[in-house]
Amino acid sequence: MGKSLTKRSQDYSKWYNELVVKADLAENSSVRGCMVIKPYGYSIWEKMQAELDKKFKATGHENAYFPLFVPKSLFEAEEANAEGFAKECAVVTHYRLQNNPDKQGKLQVDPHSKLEEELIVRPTSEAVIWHTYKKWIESYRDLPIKINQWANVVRWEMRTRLFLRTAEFLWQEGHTAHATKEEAIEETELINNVYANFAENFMAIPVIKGIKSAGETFAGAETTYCIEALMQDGKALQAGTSHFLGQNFANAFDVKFATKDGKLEKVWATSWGVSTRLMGALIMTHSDDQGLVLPPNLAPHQVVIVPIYRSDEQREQVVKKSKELQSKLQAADIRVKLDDRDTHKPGWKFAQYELKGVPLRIAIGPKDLEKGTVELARRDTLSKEFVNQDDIVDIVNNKLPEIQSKLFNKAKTYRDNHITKVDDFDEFKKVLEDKGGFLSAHWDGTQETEDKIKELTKATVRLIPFDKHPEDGQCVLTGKPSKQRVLFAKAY
RNA sequence: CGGGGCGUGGCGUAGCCCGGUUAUCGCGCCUGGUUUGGGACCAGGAGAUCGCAAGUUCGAAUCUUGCCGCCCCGACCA
Repeated sequence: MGKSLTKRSQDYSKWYNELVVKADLAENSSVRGCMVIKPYGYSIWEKMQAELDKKFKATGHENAYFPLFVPKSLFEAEEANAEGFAKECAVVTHYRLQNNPDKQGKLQVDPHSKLEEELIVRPTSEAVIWHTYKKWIESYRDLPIKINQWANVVRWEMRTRLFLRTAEFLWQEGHTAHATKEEAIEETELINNVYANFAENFMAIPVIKGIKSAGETFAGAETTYCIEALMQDGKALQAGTSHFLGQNFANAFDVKFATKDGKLEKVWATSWGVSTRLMGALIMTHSDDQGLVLPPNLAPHQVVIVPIYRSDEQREQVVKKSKELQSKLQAADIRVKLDDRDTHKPGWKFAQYELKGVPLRIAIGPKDLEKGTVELARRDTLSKEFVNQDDIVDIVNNKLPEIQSKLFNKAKTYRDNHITKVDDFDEFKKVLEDKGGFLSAHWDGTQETEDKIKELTKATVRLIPFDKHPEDGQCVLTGKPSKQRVLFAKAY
């Protein structure tokens, strides 16, 4: 990760515009705070979907789909949840347009088409889903329900940021119903682990698991489990959340079930989600000044073949060989693209695929045909070597996992080097300012202290990690007793 | 919603303060030729209601007012 990038990334939107837009991933649409996901970007999302879907199904979940519109009366049923989202809702109030009598060819809202009850464009689907679950749940035999949906949601944020906080985003949201508290907590933890596993092993993004402070807990949840990642500029990013909802939604929507011994009990719930924000995390974790760097597991194309030639005759031979190599690699389940377009030169293609982050590039020209070699270049290290054509499948098969783990290790080293233990508030401020990253510090556990620290430093409690051994200490701000260190950081 | 900045071919921009022929330059695009192992070169060409609307003026990209949009900072948030 180049120095210039890190410096520049203080202005992150610029980083995005340069890298992401240039990298052909997405561009701002004219819709406020929304993004167009271009085909290349979408194919990355599809890879993520496929992998997550596999993991969800392997843990007993099914996909379903619920409506986009939430009648206001349903939306407001769970008060904490409704209040938490109230300030960022798009609301449908009318259902028809008409010609504007004052302006030829222009339309206006038909005032007679006002809806009796407003519809909220879902910012999340708990309300609709729990309204539905009530009808599905009568007995313990109906439980558990473990459903996931792939959907778009709308949150009318005051300020948007490409990928990290768009007004509309794509995500998956899981909603489960359980007979016991233990089972629901188990589910919440299971998903938290699924997310961590996915981020680390598939996206090569190291994350820390933990739970949120009360102030950062999801509106309507008892406990929010999260995975938290660190970006190259030293700011933290919430990468996925899994909520234990307790019986809050069962209360709000009156969802009860008959137990084996004939009693009536309220259902326990969870919800969890990850979004296209993860693509932002991907970019901000691995990219460098040449553009995107994609982990092989995720890359739409793991290998690109660029033929090099002068004459038509050479072209024919080189492309023929390229196609042979392509077939061989495809037969070994490697995602490979052959770019034999005659409309762009090799140098242009090299730069282009670096921008797109393709992990491996094979260049093959007349000299290689003579020697039986190809030039193999790595995106992560930008190094090149000549290898034997006959060995190409084995070599690629070795390199891809090597690149995958190298990317993860590089990011993890960076992350680990940016977790700093601090016990003094002046030091807290200094480290936050000079170095950034996570600050491991004692906290007295109160909302007031968290707010105060945020006010003074802009850092918040990112999470209370699981893997910390309890350790007695004193709150970094108030000096009050504390049982455990928590991680603070400036966050997106 | 407050504070600051900005809207000019597909992209990035000059011109605006101090109004005056045909709106500048680079990238990209098209045609022809030479090229092709790291973003080619030469020649020619196409492409802009200067964010929208109203006003001032003989004349507006330039001045005035209103509106819209974008970016940054803050409050809010995944």
